[in-house]
Amino acid sequence: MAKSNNNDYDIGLEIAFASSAYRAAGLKTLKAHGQDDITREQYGILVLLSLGDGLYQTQIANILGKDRPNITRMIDILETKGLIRREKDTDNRRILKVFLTETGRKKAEKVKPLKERMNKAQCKDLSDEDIEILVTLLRKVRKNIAEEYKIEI
Amino acid sequence: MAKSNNNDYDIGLEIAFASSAYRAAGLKTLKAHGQDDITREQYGILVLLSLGDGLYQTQIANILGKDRPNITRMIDILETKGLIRREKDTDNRRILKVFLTETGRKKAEKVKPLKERMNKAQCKDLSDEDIEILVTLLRKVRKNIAEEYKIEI
DNA sequence: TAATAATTGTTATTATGATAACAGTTTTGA
DNA sequence: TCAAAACTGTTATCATAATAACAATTATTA
Repeated sequence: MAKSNNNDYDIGLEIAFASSAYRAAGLKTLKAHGQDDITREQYGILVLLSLGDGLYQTQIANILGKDRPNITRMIDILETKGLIRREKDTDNRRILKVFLTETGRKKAEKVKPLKERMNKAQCKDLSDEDIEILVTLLRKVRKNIAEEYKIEI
Repeated sequence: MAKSNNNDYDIGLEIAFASSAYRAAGLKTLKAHGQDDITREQYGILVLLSLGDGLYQTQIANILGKDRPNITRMIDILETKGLIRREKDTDNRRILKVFLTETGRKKAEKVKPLKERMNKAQCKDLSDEDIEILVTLLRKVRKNIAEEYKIEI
């Protein structure tokens, strides 16, 4: 039963399912380690800031692929929780730079090994070559979609 | 600059980005074709029903990988819009079977070519073999995550 | 220089995602 | 048989996703 053509697969659906499972695992492992006082998305911001502090909100939005209104709200929550702080830029008064507090930095450090374990588990029976191929193909389909539909990536 | 190990890539992130681009393209093409009076997720339900009518809500939830409360809410909206109807099962009074109305069926038919075009665009420079490999690897990482974190898939 | 456009962050609204708790119904098992 | 467990759908709550509109500020350019 040879495959006649590409239409036998819905690649978008395959990617969505893989993404969904990864997401569910992230939620579960955060909860399992008592780290669900903040959410997966909020951790994304903390981890990003732990790599490079002092970003402004639009930069965070672009890097994480989220809208500015959502970043505003999440930063609000994180600020309320004392994990980040905003600081006005002196040169450009439109800009608010975002920094981790010490509490926030510790929080980010806690979640990193959980994420590393997830990555390892996900690739456990894949060779380095498999991984190279998977990443290459994922980036290709992403580029194709982005070009065809003029999506910013 | 040879790669030392798997840790050079964040596969979860690669998948999430690909998924996000596909999602954004879906939203954009629905809007471009004047089909944004209902959402991408709501279309998912219509298309599923167009393949096999009379599913009950838990089945829809399982197939689409969504929670039952969300399905309840979306079915409410689709019912209000006259695109689906609920029907009580005579054998098991807990069950509500869901059917497309004629309007709903037409709506589902409209979106199908848009989705097919997206799939074609996404794979435009991939060989049939590439696609086979991509699907195989995606299913592997999904299975790995699901097993390690005991996620239902 | 002054009008115009673009940028940054905010507020508001609708829909979806995840979770907990619930009522009604059916199945299971002592 | 009958009490306990499981199933189906619902309601409620909080967080995120997507979009539109807005004020304040900065950059552009006529």
